[in-house]
Amino acid sequence: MREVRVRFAPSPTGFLHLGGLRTALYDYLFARHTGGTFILRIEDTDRSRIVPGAIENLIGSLHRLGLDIDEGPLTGGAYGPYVQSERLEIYRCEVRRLLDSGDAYPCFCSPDTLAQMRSEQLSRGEFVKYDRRCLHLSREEVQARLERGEAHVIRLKMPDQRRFRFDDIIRGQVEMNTSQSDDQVLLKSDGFPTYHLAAVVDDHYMKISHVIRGEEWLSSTPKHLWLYECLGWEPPKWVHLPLILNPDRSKLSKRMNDVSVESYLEKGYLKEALLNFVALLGWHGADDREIYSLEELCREFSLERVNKAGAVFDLTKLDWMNGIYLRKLPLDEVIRQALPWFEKGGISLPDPGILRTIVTAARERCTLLPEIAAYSKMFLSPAPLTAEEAEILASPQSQSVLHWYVEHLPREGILEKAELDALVKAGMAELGIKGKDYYTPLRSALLHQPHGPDLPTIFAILGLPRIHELLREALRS
RNA sequence: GACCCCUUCGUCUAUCGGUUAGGACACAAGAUUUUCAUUCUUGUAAGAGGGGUUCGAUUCCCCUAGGGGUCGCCA
Repeated sequence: MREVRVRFAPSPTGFLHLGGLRTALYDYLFARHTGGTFILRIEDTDRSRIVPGAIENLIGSLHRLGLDIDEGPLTGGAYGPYVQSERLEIYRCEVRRLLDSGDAYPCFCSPDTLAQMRSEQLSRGEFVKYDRRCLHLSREEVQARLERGEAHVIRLKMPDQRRFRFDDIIRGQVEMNTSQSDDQVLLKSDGFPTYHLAAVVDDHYMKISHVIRGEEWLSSTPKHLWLYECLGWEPPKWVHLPLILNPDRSKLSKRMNDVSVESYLEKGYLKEALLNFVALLGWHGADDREIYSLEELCREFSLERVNKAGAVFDLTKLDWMNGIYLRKLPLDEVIRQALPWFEKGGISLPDPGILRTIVTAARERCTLLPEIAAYSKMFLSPAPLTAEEAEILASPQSQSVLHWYVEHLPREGILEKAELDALVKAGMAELGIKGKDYYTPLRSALLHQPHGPDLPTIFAILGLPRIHELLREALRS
């Protein structure tokens, strides 16, 4: 097999979305698994849809997720440029060849003419395709109109009645006949190529070995195959990925889902979880494992194990997986990724040791990064007591527990866990109160809420002076 | 409408002719726990339908049905 070279080829029309991420990830994994090259190519041939800053954004997202690009617009490489709008000469040159061989022809039909033709075909219940009226123009007329500078496009002349057969690594052998194939526009009237021309030309010159793309491209593969044939090139291996679906099984769309990768990161999903989850949307290893690091995915990924059927994007499982990673990742890494949410929440950070203790407790109970910051709040700036909480604290039983602690708890210093345990037990025995009745008042006084971590953790976080402060407050109220 | 792709628990999936059809999420029940959570155990739940091929089909073939994709001077 020739050297593996794969490209992720988004158009700069917005943010990286989940479908794009999955394609990019499979490209990346396949390249890394085989020791091949991962290329980024920007397909900006539709000037009307270009979004300023989208290229930088796309690259930024891939970088944030750790999908390192081997060749691309910013990275460079031996087969550049990697932005299609900078390759116009190359496309025009190939179009010249197609024109010369008679495999392509100029078409002077205006968009209005075409629209009218389509609606007529539609109303007659016919198959909608270009009727080739410009193919039959005389050579002299074509020449004259060209010289007059008349607006035109270049169309690929598809063969009538021809069966295309190709192997797809995921789907096996696929057969299509071209009797329905339209004479695809290759070069638009503004001189820019369409996707079909640009992709084929670039894939050839960039020596792409495997075209990995979404299933929506499957039905235009015969056009691409024909183009390879006309140009005298050897086509790459085809890999059409199953679609990612909305809950109603239609193609994933922003109408029904949040599809932007950036927005998941902003919601506080960990990149590790996002990557792991997206990898499993259509691929599964040979065993029952579900949790994979990027390195492990690189090691185990194979295109042969990619599924054929589309996969519904299930947020519930992503949430579960994010929780797993919150607990699994090194503590410092979780803290690093959680830090921005402390800032956003206006929560001032305690000293690093305390922060570690807080996050250790928080990660057990949270799903998303911002929840960690929210959870920390009860230690750092507790909410005011609710009426309900106040009522619990006001009961004689609660008051006696709090009193006992004010009297028996050292004012400062650090309590060893064993000392604290002994103290807690002593209080329980002396007061004759245990279980919920004993712990709840303490938690309410110290955290202003009934739920939270165990007492030793709370004590370690708050420290004795602060605890005394809170206890006295609770006694007063 | 035409062409093409797809079809195992609600969801993501394993199975490459012989399994009590396995795992994960979710859900339910229970255990652990001072609370919340974590963790653990258990349970509910699937081969679209019909024909073949075969000693034997979830697995191979055909048909039907359902779902999806594509049919732009968008990618």
